[in-house]
Parts: sequence; C-alpha cells; structure tokens
Amino acid sequence: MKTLPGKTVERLSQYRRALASTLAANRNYVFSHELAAMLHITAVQVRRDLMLIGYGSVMRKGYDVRELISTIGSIIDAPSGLNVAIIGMGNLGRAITGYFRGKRTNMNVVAAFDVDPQKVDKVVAGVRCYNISQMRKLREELDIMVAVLAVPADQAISTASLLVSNGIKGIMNFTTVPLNVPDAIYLEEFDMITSIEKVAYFVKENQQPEG
Amino acid sequence: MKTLPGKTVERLSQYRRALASTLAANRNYVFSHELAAMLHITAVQVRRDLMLIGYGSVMRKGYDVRELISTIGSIIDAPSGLNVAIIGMGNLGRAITGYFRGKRTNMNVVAAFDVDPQKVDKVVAGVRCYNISQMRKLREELDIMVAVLAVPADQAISTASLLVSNGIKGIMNFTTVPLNVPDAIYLEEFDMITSIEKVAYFVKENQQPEG
DNA sequence: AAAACATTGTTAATTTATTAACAAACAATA
DNA sequence: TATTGTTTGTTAATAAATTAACAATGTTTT
Ligand SMILES: NC(=O)c1ccc[n+]([C@@H]2O[C@H](COP(=O)([O-])OP(=O)(O)OC[C@H]3O[C@@H](n4cnc5c(N)ncnc54)[C@H](O)[C@@H]3O)[C@@H](O)[C@H]2O)c1
Ligand SMILES: NC(=O)c1ccc[n+]([C@@H]2O[C@H](COP(=O)([O-])OP(=O)(O)OC[C@H]3O[C@@H](n4cnc5c(N)ncnc54)[C@H](O)[C@@H]3O)[C@@H](O)[C@H]2O)c1
Repeated sequence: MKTLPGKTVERLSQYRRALASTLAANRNYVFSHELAAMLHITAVQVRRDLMLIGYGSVMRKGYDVRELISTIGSIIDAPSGLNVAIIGMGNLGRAITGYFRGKRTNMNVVAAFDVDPQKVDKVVAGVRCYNISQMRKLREELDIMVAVLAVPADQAISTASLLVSNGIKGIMNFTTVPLNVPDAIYLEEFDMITSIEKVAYFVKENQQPEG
Repeated sequence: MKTLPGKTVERLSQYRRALASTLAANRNYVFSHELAAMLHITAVQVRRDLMLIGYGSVMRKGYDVRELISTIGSIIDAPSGLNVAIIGMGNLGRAITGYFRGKRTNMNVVAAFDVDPQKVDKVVAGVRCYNISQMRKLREELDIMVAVLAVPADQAISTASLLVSNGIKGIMNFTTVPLNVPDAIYLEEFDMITSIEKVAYFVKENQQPEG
C-alpha cells in the first residue's frame, strides 16, 4: 500500500480509539457519521480515509467495528508490536508511562532511562528505569525502536544524538528544544504551550480557526 | 486583523520560542532562513507567516528579534495576560504545572482543581490546588479563561460540562474522551498515543509522511 | 414488488496550505 | 558610484486536504 498522509494516520489512530469505546458500549456496527461525530469531523472525511486504506466489506448497516479495528491495526501497527522507551523519568516521563499502562495498544513501554541514581532501578507503572549508560545494550536486547524524549531542555540535544547513535528509529520530542536528526529518523514534536497558546488566541478572537 | 489560520498561530508561538532562545544566545537579528531551520520548515513559510501578521519594519540584516517577539505577542497574546487552570492534579496535571513554571509566557496557571482531599490545599510548583466545588467562585474571582483537562477518562464529560457551565471559554483536553461542547467554546485535543502511533507508522514505513 | 430512504465508495470541485518565483530594497564591495 | 550579492514581501503556481455531489447498493415501508 502507498504510504498514507500523516493526517490520515492520525485519524486512523483516533478512529480505532473511538471504535474501542463503541465496542465497550456493546455496539457492533457504526455508521460513518457516528464515527465522524465522535471526532468532530465530517462523515465524508471518515469514508475517504477508509477508502484510502481500502476498507471494503460493508453491509448497509454500517461498519463492522471489530473488523475495522483489526483492519486499522493491520495498516498502522508494526506486525510484531513496537517497543518504546521513555527517556527521562521525571514528572512527564511518569505521566506518560502511567498513561500507557492498561491502554490496549500494539506498543509497549519496555524501559525507561535516567541519570539520577534516585530514579534508576525503580519501577513505575510496571516499567523499570535503567541508567542511560545502558542504553546501547538494552536498545538492542529489548528491540526498542521509538524513544519518548522527556529530559531537561539542556540535555535534549546530547541525549537525542545518543539515541540516534544507539539505533533508535523514531523520536517523540517533548522538550522545547528543536532537534536535528538524520532524515532517516522520524521526528515528531509536541509542545503544550503552543497548544494552549492556540486555545488562548482563538478564545481571544472568539471564533474558530479559519481554513 | 483578520483571524489567522490555526497553523499560522501554532507557528507564531513556535517562532517566539525560537526567538527567545536566539536572544538568550545574544543574537539580536535573525534571518528568515535561520528561523526556518530551527523549526524544520522553509524560509518562505516564515516570511509568509510574518507577512500575514503584517510585520513590516526590517533592515536588510534580518528581523529584529526583540521587536518580532513583541509583535508576535501583540497578535497572539491576550492584552492583559490569560489565566489558566489545571483540572485534575495527577501525574499529568503536575507535569504541566511544573512545565509552566519559569516559562516566560503571557499565560499564568493560577489554580488547580481536584476532588481528592489529599491533593486539595497542596501547592505544586507555586500553584494551589482547590476543591473542584469551588470552581465557580474561583473561576470568576481569578478570571480563569482556559482549562486544561487532566482528569480520569470516566470524569471527563461531566467535568467538561461543569467547566462550560462555570464560564470557561477554552478547553485543552488531554483525556482520550471526545468532548462535546458548545460552538462558542474553543476545544483543542491532544493524545500522546496518537502521536506515538504516528511515529511508529512512519518508522515502520521507513519514510516521511507524504504530502 | 414498487417506492422511498439510508448509506456507502468514489470522482470532481473547492478550499487551505505550501512552495516557487521574482521585483524591490538595501548593504557591501569594487 | 556602479556592480554584485542578500534578503525580504508578495503575487502566482502547486500541492494537499477537505468537502460536495452523486451513482450504486441495499433496506425498509407501503
Ligand atoms: N512538551 C510539553 O508539553 C511538555 C510538558 C511538560 C514538560 N515538558 C518538557 O519535558 C522535559 C521533562 O519535564 P519534567 O517536568 O518531567 O522534568 P523533570 O525535571 O521532572 O524530569 C526530567 C528527568 O530527566 C532526567 N535526566 C536529566 N538528564 C538526563 C539525561 N542526560 N539522560 C536521561 N535522563 C536525564 C532527570 O533526572 C529527571 O528525572 C522538560 O524538557 C520539559 O520542558 C514538555
Ligand atoms: N493525552 C495524553 O497524551 C495523556 C497523557 C497522560 C495522561 N492522559 C490522560 O490524562 C488524564 C489524567 O492522567 P494522570 O496520569 O494525571 O491520571 P491521575 O489519576 O494521576 O490523575 C487524575 C487526577 O484527577 C483527579 N480527579 C478525579 N476526578 C476528578 C474530578 N471529577 N474533578 C477534578 N479532579 C478529579 C484525581 O484525584 C487525580 O488527582 C487521564 O484521563 C489520562 O488518560 C493523557
């Protein structure tokens, strides 16, 4: 299959989450407009995304929830699951680790890393924290592909290059420091202040974003 | 000024952050291509965004960093600052509260709210936690406009309607529950699992998102 | 079993967002 | 002071994302 647009990938992840809650509510079928309402988007958008992943089999009473969940999984999930490490077991690192626990996803947080002896060897939400010096060894042993970077700002750049040189393939960067990584490494960044400033702007303008 | 596209607002916030670090490095002017490099975007994009906010005065040696910071502020910031509350002082609530501390922004986290007696009346990173029952009163007294929702999933919907009925104008939703709020309330949502699943997908595909 | 209705998949149209192209505005250099 | 080089602001072109339109397919109602 052709590589999907990033936006579609994001929505597929969200559809799956919405579908899981649909299932939890004992509904076995959903219409495109129901899925749309849950995500605050249009039904056409939903249908178009599902078209892109070639989701066919449908009766005229909506999509088969279980089937769609599994189809989405077959598209966006790595076949054998994907191992994730948290780098920096501070407030944010702990919040993320806790968040993953119990979520039924195809991803596993298999390790955390820190430099602080107080954090090392502790277990949080079932995840053990190792000294960052063991990164190379454990990266390989545990087959860690993706790192969530949650270290202090002044450690961000050096830690990111350590990750890259140790064979990490994707980085989710929560620090506010813009990272430079090789093209082959997929980098995603998020900053709450940007998000909240956006909320603030549109609250001030008292309207929705144009476009 | 015409309402800006949401994407541009996001980038303005990021420009400002990048500009602050430029200033910290004792540079008083930046070129569009330098700003672009810091955000991994193109110089044209930068120039176009600045055009949209009508940023004029420029000598031929780049943008005046201080001036640009203040111009961006005059566009995206609320004139008198904007007060924010954290709803749910758990792991994530604490991480966000700590994150705001010391960040020079126009926004202030002025209160947190929780139901747990263990959390109420405690102070974290300079922010006091109140019982949620005091929300209405304090919302008004402290002029809280924006709420960051970080309560357990099963409390999300009821808490959101409480926020709305108490006069909150914008919500940053970190729970995984899709909220329904009146049109007049600006709603922004974020889910780490979606972001990390996106990283995972493009790592698997071993390429960048198309488009 | 015909008519009316509901829902999908897909193509076409529209709208947004990004990128390219380039004249104008200097600054530096010869 | 001409010439060369940089960098901007803006218009035009391109590309991406969303929305609209609608035929096809089946379901329900009469
Ligand atoms: N993007 C966002 O929305 C957002 C929100 C909150 C925090 N943050 C950022 O995330 C980062 C962490 O925030 P926090 O509140 O958890 O901070 P924190 O200080 O609580 O945690 C940082 C952790 O990193 C560890 N650490 C330090 N140097 C390290 C190294 N070289 N290698 C591995 N671990 C190291 C520290 O020991 C500590 O445990 C900060 O950069 C902060 O600005 C971002
Ligand atoms: N979007 C993301 O990326 C992301 C990441 C981490 C956590 N989360 C979500 O954020 C939420 C909080 O996560 P957490 O790890 O901080 O959980 P947590 O359990 O540590 O914290 C939740 C807090 O909310 C309080 N609370 C419960 N009911 C409340 C109510 N009615 N009003 C006010 N406060 C109430 C609890 O006392 C607790 O302090 C969860 O919904 C979680 O799924 C989202």
